Amino acid sequence: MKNSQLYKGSLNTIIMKLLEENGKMYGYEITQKVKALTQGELTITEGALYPALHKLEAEGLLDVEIERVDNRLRKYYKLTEKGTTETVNRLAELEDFIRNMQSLVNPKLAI
Amino acid sequence: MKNSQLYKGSLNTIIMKLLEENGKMYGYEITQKVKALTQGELTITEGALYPALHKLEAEGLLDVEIERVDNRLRKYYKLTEKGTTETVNRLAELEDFIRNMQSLVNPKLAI
DNA sequence: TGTTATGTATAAGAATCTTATGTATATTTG
DNA sequence: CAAATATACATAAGATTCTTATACATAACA
Repeated sequence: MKNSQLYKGSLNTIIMKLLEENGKMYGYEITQKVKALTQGELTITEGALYPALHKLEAEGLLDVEIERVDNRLRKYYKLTEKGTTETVNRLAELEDFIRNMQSLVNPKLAI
Repeated sequence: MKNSQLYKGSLNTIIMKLLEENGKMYGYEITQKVKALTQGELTITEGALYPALHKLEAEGLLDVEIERVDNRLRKYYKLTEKGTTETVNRLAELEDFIRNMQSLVNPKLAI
């Protein structure tokens, strides 16, 4: 197991933030982008990614748009309006989370 | 639901760090300490805490010592030698995790 | 021609958590 | 004084999220 348990629960936030930043992305692209941005430290598996994308879509946070490129299927996802709003909340939660974790593991440096 | 999904997977690290810092603690004390350190933002539920403590003990990372105070039971937990070593690893993982998340959500500020 | 890269998908099981419930004593409050 | 709250532990059912394995298909590369 390459990734620590700490990443549990953070996948949705990662996906939404990347979509907010890049407009639209497809699944495979997300896995590559995450790998690149973390210098290979974080690997998103398909078994985690695709169900997560489907769920976000079902919740109305993502829209999907199918394209065929080089005779291969791509499903581009982008944030809906609701998704964009929710992304702001998730990122605020992430900041709170990081701040709280720092309060716990390094009380002296915490804000 | 008060806590976001982001905390999933971080409970073990929190417990171990608190024990490293405070020598020995009992379950209820941990819940109160976490609440205090995070200004009430993070609440550890018993349903999560006690199974986690039992598992860490079963893995040989914690030792337990029962005391009776005011005619009430307390189970004090402390890190074993193995647990102390593992805590160093977990905290390093936490730092990596936070750094990676910052690379993802704020590439410009990341190290 | 076989392996790797690209691209999506699901199913079984593991791990972690929430919610609800149970037991018991001490303290505070109305 | 009685009721509510605080202290203290515990587990069981179910939800959620993930890992691992497998499946299918095309393109590129060696």
